[in-house]
Amino acid sequence: MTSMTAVPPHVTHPPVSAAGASPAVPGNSPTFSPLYQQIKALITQSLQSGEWKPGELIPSEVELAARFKVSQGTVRKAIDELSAENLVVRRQGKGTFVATHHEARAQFRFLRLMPDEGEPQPAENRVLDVKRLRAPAEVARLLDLRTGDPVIFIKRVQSFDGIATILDELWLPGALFKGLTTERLVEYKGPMYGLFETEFGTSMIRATERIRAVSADAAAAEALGIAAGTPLLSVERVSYTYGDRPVEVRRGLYLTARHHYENELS
Amino acid sequence: MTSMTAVPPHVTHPPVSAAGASPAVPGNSPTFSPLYQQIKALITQSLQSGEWKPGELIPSEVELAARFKVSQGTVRKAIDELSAENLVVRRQGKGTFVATHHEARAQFRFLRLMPDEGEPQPAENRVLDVKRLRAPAEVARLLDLRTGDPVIFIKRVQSFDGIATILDELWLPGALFKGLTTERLVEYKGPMYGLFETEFGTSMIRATERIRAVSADAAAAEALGIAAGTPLLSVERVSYTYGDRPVEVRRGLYLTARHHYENELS
DNA sequence: AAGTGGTCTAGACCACTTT
DNA sequence: AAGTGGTCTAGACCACTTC
Repeated sequence: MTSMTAVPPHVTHPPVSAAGASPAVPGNSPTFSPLYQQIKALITQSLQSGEWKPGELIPSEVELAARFKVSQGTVRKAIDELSAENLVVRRQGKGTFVATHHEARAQFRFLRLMPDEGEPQPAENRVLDVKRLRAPAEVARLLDLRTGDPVIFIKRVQSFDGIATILDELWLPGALFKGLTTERLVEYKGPMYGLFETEFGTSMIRATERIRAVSADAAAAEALGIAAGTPLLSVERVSYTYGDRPVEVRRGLYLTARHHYENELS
Repeated sequence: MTSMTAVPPHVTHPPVSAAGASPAVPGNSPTFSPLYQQIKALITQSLQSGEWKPGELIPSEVELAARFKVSQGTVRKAIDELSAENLVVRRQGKGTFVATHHEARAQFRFLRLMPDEGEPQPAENRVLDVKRLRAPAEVARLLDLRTGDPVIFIKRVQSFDGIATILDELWLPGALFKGLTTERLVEYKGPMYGLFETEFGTSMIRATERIRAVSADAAAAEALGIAAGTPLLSVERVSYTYGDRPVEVRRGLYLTARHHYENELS
């Protein structure tokens, strides 16, 4: 985002001032970015500001082209990238929609634990604990907060086919999830990220995970109903919303007796 | 790939027979595929056949457009997808190159184990065993062979900073890796996939991994110099070459005391 | 200066969905 | 029939690399 604001730097047909406000020398132009990237940033801003909410239809390519005074092809390329990053979903003949976690399709985007046999089953959740506390140093660092800032802590067990399989501990920035209560969490059906999205206006866009093998300690063994010492997958996740702002730290312990973590490399 | 062979189904300006050989009804046209997908398939064939080898420059977009009698934009879209799938690498001003495993850039594409502290280090390899044997049922199934078909078995340990960290077992189809000897494997510097690529003409394109937590048995403990029962990451990989043909089964045991498996979700 | 990929435009038609 | 995204074309200029 450099030159462009109202009048974008048109190039060919309309022989407007072209490169416009940039400081003459093209080779040295600092932080030049192509038009479609600027359009992409503008659309992302509208997503972030809530102008178009998850699940809603965004304006058509023709409309956006008119609004930004660029060609449809340029808008198209911007939306192509947003679609590749799963921020929006295109549907031929219908339009482009803001991505949402309220879909069967989106359920397994962030949960890579698959059953060794048979189809993925919906998880049964049991919330063990919800409390407010002050961020430990490590959590604060990951969430870009200060040590001691208020955070919400959640502990829960997820079961598949009645077998306790995942023990999760979550930390959320207190400022973003003010009204979050145990009741709300327990009564809510569907994926937790759906609740975060509709109740708190926070959309999880991407995440990074660090995976290790660990031994179940006494507490984990009890929560999952297994022997202490059983090998477990430790999955540390940091989730990000628009603008790469971290908004969730999660540590999961996965029992991989009947399940495995599945990953595609390419 | 349906209608098109010599004369592609041009659409606009040259008012040739358009949809051509397809069976009249457009809505029902069986397995229609867009032009750029057909071009992409043709380019992939040339990659697979070895017309352009890993690391080499492929013809320019203009040349390919002329060869296939389509516009440059159509070739561009085909190459865009091949680039997104890491089959080729574009370099502005230079051209488009066939992807190769002989690059620093490509080293960590298939190895997601990262040090907890500091920068990724190159691995030191120690080959423990190389032998020819008959494919066990499970390996045969994964490699799309028959049980008992000849396979090559490799066992090795990888160390980082002098610390044994990965115990690998590999199975390769014997038919594809005929001349593979212990000596060749030991003396070869650089990534194994580089050797497979240049010596045996087999390029690894993508892979799937299944990850579990396990306890080190006596053999693994000895090979890695750790206590039996230590939790290890079990990583089962199946690698594929062009046309989604499986060409490697690998089972790695990762020590995650000072390293972690890193994954991006989006 | 010439060649390559990268961006941008304008306009056409196709496939799909809804009215 | 009208609107949406999807494909295809043709031509222009830009940024980068090499000669």
